[in-house]
Amino acid sequence: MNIYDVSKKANVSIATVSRVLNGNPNVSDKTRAKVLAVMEQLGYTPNVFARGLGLNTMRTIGIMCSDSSDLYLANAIYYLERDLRSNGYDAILCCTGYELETKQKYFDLLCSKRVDAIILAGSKFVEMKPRDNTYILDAAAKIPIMLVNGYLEGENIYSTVCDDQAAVYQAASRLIQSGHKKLLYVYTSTSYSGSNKLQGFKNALADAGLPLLPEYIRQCRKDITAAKELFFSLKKEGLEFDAVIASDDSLAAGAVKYANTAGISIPEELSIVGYNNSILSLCSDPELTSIDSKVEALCTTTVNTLMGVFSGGNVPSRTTIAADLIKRETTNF
Amino acid sequence: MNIYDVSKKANVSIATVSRVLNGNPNVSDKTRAKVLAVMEQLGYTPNVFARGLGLNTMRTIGIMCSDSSDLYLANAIYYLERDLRSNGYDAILCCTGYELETKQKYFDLLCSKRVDAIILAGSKFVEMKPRDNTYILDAAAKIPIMLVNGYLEGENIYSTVCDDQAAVYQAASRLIQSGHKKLLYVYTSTSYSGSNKLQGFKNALADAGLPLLPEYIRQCRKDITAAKELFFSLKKEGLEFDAVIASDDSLAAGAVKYANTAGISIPEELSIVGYNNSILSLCSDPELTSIDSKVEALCTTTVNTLMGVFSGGNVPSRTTIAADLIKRETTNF
DNA sequence: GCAATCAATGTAAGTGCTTACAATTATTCT
DNA sequence: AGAATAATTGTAAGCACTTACATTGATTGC
Repeated sequence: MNIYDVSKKANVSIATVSRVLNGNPNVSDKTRAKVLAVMEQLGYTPNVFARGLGLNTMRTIGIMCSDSSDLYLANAIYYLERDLRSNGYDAILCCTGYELETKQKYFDLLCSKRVDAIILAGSKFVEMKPRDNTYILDAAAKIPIMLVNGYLEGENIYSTVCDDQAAVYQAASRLIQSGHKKLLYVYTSTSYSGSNKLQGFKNALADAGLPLLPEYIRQCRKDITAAKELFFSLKKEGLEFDAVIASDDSLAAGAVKYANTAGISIPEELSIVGYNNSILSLCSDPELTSIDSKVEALCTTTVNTLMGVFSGGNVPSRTTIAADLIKRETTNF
Repeated sequence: MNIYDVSKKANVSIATVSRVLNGNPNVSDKTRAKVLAVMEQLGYTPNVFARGLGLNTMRTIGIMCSDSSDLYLANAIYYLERDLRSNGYDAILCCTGYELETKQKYFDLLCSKRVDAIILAGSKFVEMKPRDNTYILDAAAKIPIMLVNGYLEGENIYSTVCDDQAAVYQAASRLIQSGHKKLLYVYTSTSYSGSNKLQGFKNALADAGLPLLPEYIRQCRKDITAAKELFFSLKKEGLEFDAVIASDDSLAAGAVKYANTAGISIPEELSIVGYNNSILSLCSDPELTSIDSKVEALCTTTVNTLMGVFSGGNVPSRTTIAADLIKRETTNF
């Protein structure tokens, strides 16, 4: 069953069938209707390979993420796929893990699959050393590269980022305004968004005239139990803190567990602000005040931008979206 | 840059180049090395479209799930993609939502994309009414259909399921053995695995000679807060229960929150068993005893089975994997 | 009424690969 | 050495589509 069968049955040439297939306007309404009817009758589906060969596109976008089971990324994937599909594109998923080498390998793989663009979901793709990003720049020479919550400068590279810095600044400022003096900042990684968040924290302290003490900035892996233990050990080493801002809800959830088992009341004795407004913020008890990083808006904007790129429009290479501070039970502002 | 460029530069025919590309053994080591060297030198990548046209396969598998941001499915997607990729296959993701019509539409779409198989992740794809599954059976006439944690009988349809019934049976029996008399079962949906879980619960009660009271079997949507409220309202209507078995961790997490705020001690006064061993079981305080439904094993088996189907092996149409009962703080057995 | 224009359709040459079959070269056997 | 056989390699015909260009037929202007 191919285009010849249709053309024969409809008494037209294959070119006409192809035109109908591609919505070419140079077909009379009568023949178009006839061809469509035959296609329907025969249950004809065009062969995507032959089509791809001719058009050199498969209407498929590669989505790369480090780990689709991460709460944040799982959401991003959902929204990206949804919005791509509503624009008539498929999504090939590629979970790369965290090794630079693997990322590069999968990048090549997606390129060789002739995807029409690659979306990098999450801030884990832009490396510190510029030369480690050359593989992205190289790919951008062929197809558009879209960063969701990451930023890289370059031709044919487009970023949509959340204003993490402003969000953390706001959260920290509010905590300071409501009387907190010893803010502890815990973070998981130093990616693009990670360093922005930290900068927001530092700026808030500076603007409020509070000292910036290195022991109040701590790293911890993204793990509730590990975070809980970290807080206990900080307590043990005598560090006093009346508020915690975490770069991820899992760390904030650890803080809640720490306070609950240590008999510290939330938010009276300890205020906690999480990040990402994930399911963990609702599972924690009390529920976490958390910064919503607007995944859906980020993804929708990314896809819209990409469609703009495809249609040759003049498109901003960077879009910033404001985060939302979701007030729940772990703060009293 | 195509196969002709390579053949010219290597002084061989395109057929030989193609043979090298496809690992055909009928090429002398010398020419193989020469061709590979030229490919490397030219940075040649075969065109997947042309390849697909000839081979009629793209080495791509469609993964369908209702919602990739669901904790369980996010994990499944991760493992499926990983294992497919390690077998040289790409994964096209398709989040269908819960409408039957949408599922059918996306099914057709994936088929028309000429994927080599479709994996249905999660038990939401097999409908109650057999005629609503005909679209799956139709697709199975063309390509293998793999069900992860769902079961449907049919030619070219393969299922990998978790023994949910045995798992719930075991959990309920242990609770009964350790002195519980009033077990409450809460569930979210009546899918294939949903009804198996419930059956396990019923069997455990029956085998222990406990009465099966309908008010002890309740439905609730997959939402921590909704679950918490459900327990409060049950309490209010006077229902007494000393143990809760939930078909999902989110419901169990709701039970924990209920008990914490109602001042009911866990597990002394109330034991709780969750399902899926998700991040919620670690976020809850106390941590949830939960049934691990072995997503990774399920996914790996599914992919292995699929590879078996591709290689024409004789493959079981149904594989069952045992669940694990992970003991944590919400039970004392 | 006839040339000029335009719309609709058809022809045929790609697109880059696979593979059956033919041709060539190398190896073995007598 | 020469025939028979085996191992390589090449030729050419698909695969199912797109599209530039050619052709046909209809419409318009004068």
